[in-house]
Amino acid sequence: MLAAARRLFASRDPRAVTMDDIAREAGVGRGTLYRRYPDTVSIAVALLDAHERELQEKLLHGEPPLGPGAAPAERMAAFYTAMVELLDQHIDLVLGAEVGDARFTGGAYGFWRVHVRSLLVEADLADPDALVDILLAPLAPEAFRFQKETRHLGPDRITSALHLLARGVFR
Amino acid sequence: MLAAARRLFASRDPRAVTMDDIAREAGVGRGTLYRRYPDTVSIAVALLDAHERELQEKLLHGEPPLGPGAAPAERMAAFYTAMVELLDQHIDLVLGAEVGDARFTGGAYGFWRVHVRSLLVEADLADPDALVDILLAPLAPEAFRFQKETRHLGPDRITSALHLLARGVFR
DNA sequence: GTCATAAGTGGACGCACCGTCCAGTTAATT
DNA sequence: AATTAACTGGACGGTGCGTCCACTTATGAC
Repeated sequence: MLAAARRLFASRDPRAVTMDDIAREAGVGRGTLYRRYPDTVSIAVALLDAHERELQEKLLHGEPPLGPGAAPAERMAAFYTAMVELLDQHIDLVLGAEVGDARFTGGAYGFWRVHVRSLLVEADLADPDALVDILLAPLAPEAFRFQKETRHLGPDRITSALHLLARGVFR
Repeated sequence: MLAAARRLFASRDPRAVTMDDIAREAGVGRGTLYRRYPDTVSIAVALLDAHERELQEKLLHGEPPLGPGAAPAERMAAFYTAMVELLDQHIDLVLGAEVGDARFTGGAYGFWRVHVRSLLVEADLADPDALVDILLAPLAPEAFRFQKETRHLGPDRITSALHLLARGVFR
């Protein structure tokens, strides 16, 4: 069922994938699908979960500069690099998982938020609570998709620009 | 009809307002509504248009620091201030107008993009094409709404944080 | 091995919204 | 007054949603 969903998310606009589509592709009835997942968002989240946990683990206990030990500015830049990589590899799943408000209500955003906020606090910057969501905004999947698909920017250029941002904010 | 739509956008989640709702509230049939507007997005855009044009005019021919004459960093900060004000006053309309991809395909985003890009060029910063969308990302209505409604941040704090961003990027 | 109970399955159902279409009405023109 | 044009509002078919339930399959007791 998850494999069927992954195929569909990859093969067309993830936001247009319906529960019927997934059920049909998986060869099961709608009721069976609904028994396990309440909507397409939670299916995309389930598919994305492993990758997000992996990054979260590296942020908490990995090597610097992603993990603890490096200066906040370095860690922020490394975080941007890792997030762009994750977005680039799984943009279809992230688009499926973070449609509309789901981006903010899902657990992953909370994790990124706590992490970046702690970096801001460590760097002793003014009003981390206001800055944190601003620094995370460029990682919104819709924004990334626009840069990638419409503006034809590669992950490297996006990452470089984000590094400029990180360097600018973290004096 | 526009008045009815404005009432509805203001009174509930703008993304949940349907064409039937607006037609009923306006006291006309669905067909009549569709004759003038193809979807709810274009209705929200029509309501927002006047306010956006006003700001665009100020950017092009107004007094500095919003208009021409001030340093790019100053103009960027002023632009952030004005955009936060616009978002704060009309968040319901912007949410209705920029749902999903509409944010990027609508004409307004293109205008903001050209403006900010020209400031980046004037300041001689690296890769304006990559930076511009990153600097505009925090102005996405979903992000602003999250900061305002969920994080309970006032426009002043958001503006200050954005100024920090502008100052950081524009050396 | 048989039977009762539980867990699981898949499609049918009613609902909401979409976008189109058209018969009827109203206004404009000569 | 008559002809034409423009407008109106609801009916229609289509799609996706989420629930519900008759049926099948697995589990465990005797």
